[in-house]
Amino acid sequence: MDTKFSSAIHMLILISEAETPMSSEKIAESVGTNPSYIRKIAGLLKKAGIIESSQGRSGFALNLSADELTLYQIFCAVEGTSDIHLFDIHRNPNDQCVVGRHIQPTLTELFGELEAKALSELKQKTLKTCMDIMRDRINKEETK
Amino acid sequence: MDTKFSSAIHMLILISEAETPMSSEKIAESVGTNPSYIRKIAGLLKKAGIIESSQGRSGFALNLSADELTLYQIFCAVEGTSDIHLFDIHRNPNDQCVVGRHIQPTLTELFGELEAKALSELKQKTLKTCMDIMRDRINKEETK
DNA sequence: TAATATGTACCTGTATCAGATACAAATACA
DNA sequence: TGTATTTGTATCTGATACAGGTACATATTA
Repeated sequence: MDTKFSSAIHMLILISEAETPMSSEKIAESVGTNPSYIRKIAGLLKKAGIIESSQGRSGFALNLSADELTLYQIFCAVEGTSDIHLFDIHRNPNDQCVVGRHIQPTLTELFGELEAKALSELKQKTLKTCMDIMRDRINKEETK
Repeated sequence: MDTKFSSAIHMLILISEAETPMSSEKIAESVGTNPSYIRKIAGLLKKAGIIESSQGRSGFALNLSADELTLYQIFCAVEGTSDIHLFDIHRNPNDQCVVGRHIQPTLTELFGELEAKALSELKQKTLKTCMDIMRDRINKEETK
């Protein structure tokens, strides 16, 4: 199970909302994991130019505003690929068989269409989209 | 890595195209796996009413025509769920924190929209869609 | 009755991922 | 200047998921 993407979104919301610097330890506490894991994800986000930080100095800073940062960028940063890979394809089909020889490219093409659509959805949604949904939920909770 | 879905599609194409009964052993040879695994998938497809078979009698038969059988049905049969589950969500966010308390439902809602679209795509594509793509590729290969 | 095939249970090997520890490098602050 | 703090990074471990594989009961065919 790969939860880097959801952890990264959680982390970025914290960074974006917090007024005082959030250390990897405080972030880990909210995400429910350990500081090392947070720093691992931070490294990926930093490499992609999404956040800024420096050794010894507490906290992380967003390089983009929340409505400029797409979920697509976050996804690519933490997964290290621009492929969503919706479904895995079995690895050893038999080349001696017509179906076996063509199944991989056929499914790659077919699944690729779906994946492209999912990617374009991710490009249209931003960190702000996410924060807005959350804010609505928080408001609903409060008015109960 | 879960390749039951792609293996199932491969298997169903073989069953659909073959003129003589395909045993689990022959199917396994083309898919590149072992007969037991094929029979495991066959069991799931059978339980979903997609194929028919009987103990001792060689081969499997489709209960629907290739253009009636959607990829959605195949997916649900082998995965045992109608959730596509595009992205995993981290498990232990901290309830004491506002963000931690709302991150899971927020992401479930957000990802759910993407997943619903992917599902509706799968509902529109059938086994025949898949076979058509493959046939095109085979034709191209032959005219080279 | 023998051979063959499906149905199913069970164990194993491998890959992946988060959890965790450790420590170097840089900064902040007294 | 020196100590505490924090990021950055490597490495190991534990848990989990999945396909590979064996075994055998059950049903059919000839």
